[in-house]
Amino acid sequence: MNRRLSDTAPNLPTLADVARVAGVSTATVSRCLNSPAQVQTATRDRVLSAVATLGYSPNFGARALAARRTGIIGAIIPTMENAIFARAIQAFQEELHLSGLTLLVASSSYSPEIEADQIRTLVARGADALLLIGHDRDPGIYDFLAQRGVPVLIAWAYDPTQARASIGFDNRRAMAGLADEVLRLGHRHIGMISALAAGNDRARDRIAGVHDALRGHGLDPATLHLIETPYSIANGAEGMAQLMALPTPPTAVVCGNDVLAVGALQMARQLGLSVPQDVSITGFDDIELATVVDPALTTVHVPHRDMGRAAARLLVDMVGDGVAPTPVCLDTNLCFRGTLAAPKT
Amino acid sequence: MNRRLSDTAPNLPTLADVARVAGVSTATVSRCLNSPAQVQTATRDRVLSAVATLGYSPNFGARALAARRTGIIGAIIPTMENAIFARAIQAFQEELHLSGLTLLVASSSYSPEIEADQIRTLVARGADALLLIGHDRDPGIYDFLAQRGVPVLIAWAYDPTQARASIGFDNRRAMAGLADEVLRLGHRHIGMISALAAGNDRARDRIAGVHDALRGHGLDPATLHLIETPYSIANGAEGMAQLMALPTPPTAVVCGNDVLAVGALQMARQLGLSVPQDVSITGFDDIELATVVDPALTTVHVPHRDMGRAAARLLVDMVGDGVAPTPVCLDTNLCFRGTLAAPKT
DNA sequence: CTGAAAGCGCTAACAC
DNA sequence: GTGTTAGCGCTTTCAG
Repeated sequence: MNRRLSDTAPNLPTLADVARVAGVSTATVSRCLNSPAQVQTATRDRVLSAVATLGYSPNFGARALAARRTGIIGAIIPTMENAIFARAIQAFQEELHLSGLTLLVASSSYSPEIEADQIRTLVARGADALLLIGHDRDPGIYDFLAQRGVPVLIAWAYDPTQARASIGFDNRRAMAGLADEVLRLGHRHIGMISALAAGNDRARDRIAGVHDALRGHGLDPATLHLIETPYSIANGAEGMAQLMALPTPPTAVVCGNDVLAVGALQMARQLGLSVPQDVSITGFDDIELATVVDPALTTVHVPHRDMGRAAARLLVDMVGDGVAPTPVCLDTNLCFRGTLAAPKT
Repeated sequence: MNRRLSDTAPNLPTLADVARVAGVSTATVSRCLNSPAQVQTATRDRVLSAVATLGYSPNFGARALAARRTGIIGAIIPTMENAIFARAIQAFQEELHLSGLTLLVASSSYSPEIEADQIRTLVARGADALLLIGHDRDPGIYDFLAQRGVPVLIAWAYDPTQARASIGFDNRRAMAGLADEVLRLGHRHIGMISALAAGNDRARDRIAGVHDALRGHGLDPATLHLIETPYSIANGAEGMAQLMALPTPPTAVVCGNDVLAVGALQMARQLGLSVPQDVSITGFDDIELATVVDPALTTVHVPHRDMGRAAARLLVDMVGDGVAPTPVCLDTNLCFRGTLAAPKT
């Protein structure tokens, strides 16, 4: 029993209608809406009451066409399905809202092709600027964006060698700091479960960080037993199973992120290993999950909310004055919780 | 050391440019882009190569203005910060993408005022249709949407008494089913930790479900010790602490969702209570969190992905033919895991 | 401070 | 199958 939603296209009031009712020109109505200060109070009141009585609200397409901007900021994140990005994006959106901008989010499922497609879609949907995660992508994409005059801000990565507006943290240094603690406790057989490194500079930097720490302790980075796997709890568990099946299993497993670490933790439990007595496990990100598991995860805290908020402010400036800010680097810090201890002797 | 992003506004090619280069009219170019089948292959190739050489892509505002639609579908969810909505929204977006539509998401932080504001924003941003969670909101909002001719689909709730397009599940029956199992095991002192019921029909329905089950077992619904609290792990823990401090603490705590249940679980552990020996705990939603905790949560599985996908298909039809579908009810099912057992005798 | 009017770039009748 | 053309509703000079 379906019914028509509307029998006729709704005939909404236009600027001209408001102008007629208020007895002014359309230009004046437009000004009342966009820069009220330029209009005399009396006139403005008349116009605003006309707006109210007619239930007028501006047509988006017309406004976008004439003003040559939409007030829409696009963001493409690898996935919406976990808290890592959700938190930052939520803060990003709240902050954009304060400046009257709207967020248009898409997710790439960690696929460069899908991401490229989404970028084109967002630009086609009128995004005034874009937030992207990490620097790593086909240069053609940056050319495209530059040609279309769409400002881009890169988040989640700090890399001063990339001459692009960015806000993030030093993935490599942060992970090196954590791995250093692991080594300092006496671990010598280290395993690592990382997200897929291809097209993911954050993952690569975190791996490089572990290598750095190994070198710092006079160990050969090649001894790191590295497993790369897609992003999910199940994959973390799978990776852990592989590591533990090694002839000499690692005494500590450093994970590229908390989700993989939680999977590893689950597998350890399933294998009858106690953490951290039998094996230590560390994460990265410090999402809610990290404190929900038992024992709670030792991990690297990333200021997601701050990054989201700051990203919004940078982007607002970029669309405003067309100026590219210098790269911003946020601090991370280590969270020592229950999953890391010295190896059994 | 800031630099200009662009020295001049980019002067992008227009339809007319493409038409000139290809030696056809703008109408033909438009057709090539929108309904290629209507154009002869030879002409089309010529046009498409002109598009490619010029690097043309359509102006969003102009298109929206002329076509009177944007291809943008808005969705407002209570929060992006947890998996409940993220999963469904991800599926929703993927499915919309197949129809060439783009998702514009906003979140209301469970606040009716923010939601109303977001609805206006999304409509102002040109959303062709809206996905909203639950029926419960100021009728003025529905009037506004009807006046603007914006179709709405309600998700997460099935309520045939509401004459609105919707897709969801029977929150009340599902929760009654779970509570019935709890009672069947012999529990007689039941506590409940629910999300705030004001403006949240899903929460109210779940409470009603517990009441139903109580009645079904000849018990007075008034004996249910109910705690309402905002949505977070910490709040779940807090609620649990309150329940356990009661003169006769409940032997089973039914939670309105998995997030609250995980908080309750955490608090139980902290209070030195073992679950389910000392107290049983149940959740609702079956998000990833539910299987990560130990013991894993007994909960109600909701087909989030299916709901998201199906919602997208319904909405595509609604914007396509302007027809309102009849309400759709999806099945939920109980997941018995480790947190529910008979009470100690 | 306000008005007139010229587009903005595209779509969709309609005509051929 | 393709071209002509009239808007779509707003913003923004430019005059006054």
